[in-house]
Amino acid sequence: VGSRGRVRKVGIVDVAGDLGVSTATVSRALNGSPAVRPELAQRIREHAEARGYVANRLARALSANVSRAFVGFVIPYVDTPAYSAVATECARLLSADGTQMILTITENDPERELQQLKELVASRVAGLIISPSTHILEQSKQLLSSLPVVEFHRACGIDAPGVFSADEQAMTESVLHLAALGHTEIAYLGTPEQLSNGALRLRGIRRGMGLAGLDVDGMPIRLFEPTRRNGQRGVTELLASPRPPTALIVGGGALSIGAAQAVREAGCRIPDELSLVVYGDSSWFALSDPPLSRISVSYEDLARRAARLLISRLDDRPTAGAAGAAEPTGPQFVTAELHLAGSTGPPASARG
Amino acid sequence: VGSRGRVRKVGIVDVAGDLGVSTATVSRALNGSPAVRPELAQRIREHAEARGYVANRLARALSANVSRAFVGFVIPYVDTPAYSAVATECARLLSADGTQMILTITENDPERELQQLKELVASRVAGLIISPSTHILEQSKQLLSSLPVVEFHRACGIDAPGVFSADEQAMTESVLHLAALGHTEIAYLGTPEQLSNGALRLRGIRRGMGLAGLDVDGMPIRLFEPTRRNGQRGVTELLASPRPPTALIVGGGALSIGAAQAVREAGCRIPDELSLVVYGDSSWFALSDPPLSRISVSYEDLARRAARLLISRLDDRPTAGAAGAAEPTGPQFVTAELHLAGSTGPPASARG
DNA sequence: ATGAAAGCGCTAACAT
DNA sequence: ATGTTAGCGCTTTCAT
Repeated sequence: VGSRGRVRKVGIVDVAGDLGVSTATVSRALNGSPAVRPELAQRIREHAEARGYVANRLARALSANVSRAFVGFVIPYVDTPAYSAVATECARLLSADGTQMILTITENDPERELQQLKELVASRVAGLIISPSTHILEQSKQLLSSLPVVEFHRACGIDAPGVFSADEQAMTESVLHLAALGHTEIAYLGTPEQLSNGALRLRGIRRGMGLAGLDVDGMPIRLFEPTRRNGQRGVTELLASPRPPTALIVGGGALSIGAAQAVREAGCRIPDELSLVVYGDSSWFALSDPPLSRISVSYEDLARRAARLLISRLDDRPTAGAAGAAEPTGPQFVTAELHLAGSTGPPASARG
Repeated sequence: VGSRGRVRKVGIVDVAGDLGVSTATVSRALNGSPAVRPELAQRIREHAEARGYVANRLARALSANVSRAFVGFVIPYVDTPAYSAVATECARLLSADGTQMILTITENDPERELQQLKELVASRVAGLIISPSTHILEQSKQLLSSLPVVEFHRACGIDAPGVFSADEQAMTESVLHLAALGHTEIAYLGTPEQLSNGALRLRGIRRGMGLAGLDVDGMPIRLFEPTRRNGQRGVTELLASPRPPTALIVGGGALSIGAAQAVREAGCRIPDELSLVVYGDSSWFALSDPPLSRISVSYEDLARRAARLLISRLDDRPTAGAAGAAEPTGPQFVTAELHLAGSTGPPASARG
């Protein structure tokens, strides 16, 4: 605590020199090797601390040609709870593991994604947590097969474990809920089928329509990339149709925000003129007037699983070969729950 | 595009060997050194590409003992627009610069912050973009003085450039707006004065009260750490007071969400019983019923400035000494604007 | 239990 | 214009 400034450049050789031991011994002591006399190890650690020595992670990672110094975190967006909440929790867990997280945002652009993946392997990341872009390139997939990967939210058909939300059931439930209220004109606004979660949600919707004995093929459906603008657009289109729906289910967080906004702007009364079920964890869904019935997911739980999955995969492969599929860990699902609030009610026709 | 799998391990020596040139030549060619015959350079680049060579950034950074391979991005939270929006934009700009961003979340814990800063310098980050924790440790400040740093949102009194929102004026304006409507009982719920932006906002409030000729010292004030829970708590406390305010200004994004929620839960009618001004960019402020008058900031602009500031600082110091204060770049401010909506109106007394 | 020395993959003098 | 050769700071055999 005495001297000030000058924080750098104390290397392992300095510490070794000061104590008259070899760099190997210092390295061993600092890494807790049992091969070094405990008393000496102690002395070394104290001196290193005193001199403010901090090991160069780059050199360490370069030397130990495999290290968990870094992992890549690759996502399309970060400014939505579905991603920022996961990022938070992963950062926490990985940091506790002594691993740093390189954040990379693709904005759902396959080219950027590929470029970023290349640079991540160039940084010798130990592994990757990724939510792939919609139209991921073949080359990107190949890269992904060369290291430990965990997917979340979206799957891209590679041989990797993943964590997803169990949206299908929640979607089915939502349809049945609306049908039970008397709705027959139910519309769905969701994300494209190319997105694995888009496909899953749509399947849930269709199943629900079938179970409710409603016209699966005739239902109004709009599938767009998940942006707020598209949420607005979807609602605008649906409301403008000759026979507008009496109920709308939105499958996607960003879409939901835009959709809710558009419904409000259209002056459409909820739930009298339109019953609405949104998707996601936005705090304001509950604050809206009326509060919105919504499907919510525990992103913390999802993140925790993803991080643990990756960490365990890193542990598993001591020096294993490249693409080996060790244990066929199937996809994990966290529950998605339908929370009823004031935005769903019987259709106007059923009230008279 | 032909062969598959096996993406690793082609090093610069392989490329050099294949072409019968030295590693130095390959290195030069790949780094665009003018010293290499253009035709050869071209051939080298093509072959490297063909063999799927990707330079090891770790080795590169280690060798060129100063590199901009990585920068640290240190923030208290990421699941709020004030940070996620900035993260997005910084990631974009830094990535375009060929720099990877190591994301680190302090959760406003000074110890974690210090730990993370240590590990960041251990990774030889070229610089840091940071929003310091409330009670940053002295040791952390010292670390920060050893490399290029740009602060944002919060300043911690180190000698570094920073980008902040010009909250003071917006706060003053808000008070004057309410005063003009006839309010005299104006309360403020904000973040602690230890936070530089907390202090700034409070100053704006006080100045506004003074300009409006209202009782500065007597006004109800609650200063809490920025969390939603505290937002609720603040509102609960203020509404429970013997003489509850007729208007409330909230200075903080997370506080605002909690506050809005609490006001609604208290069954308090807006703006009849309480005029409300919130802070931040949450999409739902506009969607609330009534839409909330709010102070909003362009985080993209702020992020852009922060990233550019850091990049330019990295360019500046070719091999400069440690803590040198090159040019005294003062703090930059992005404008914060008061947007009026339906949540502010004359007090009940001025109507009845 | 400890030291000497050989790398890890690259860049940068210093030759030629 | 290109090749040779030291390192960068650490880990890790291989000796002792």
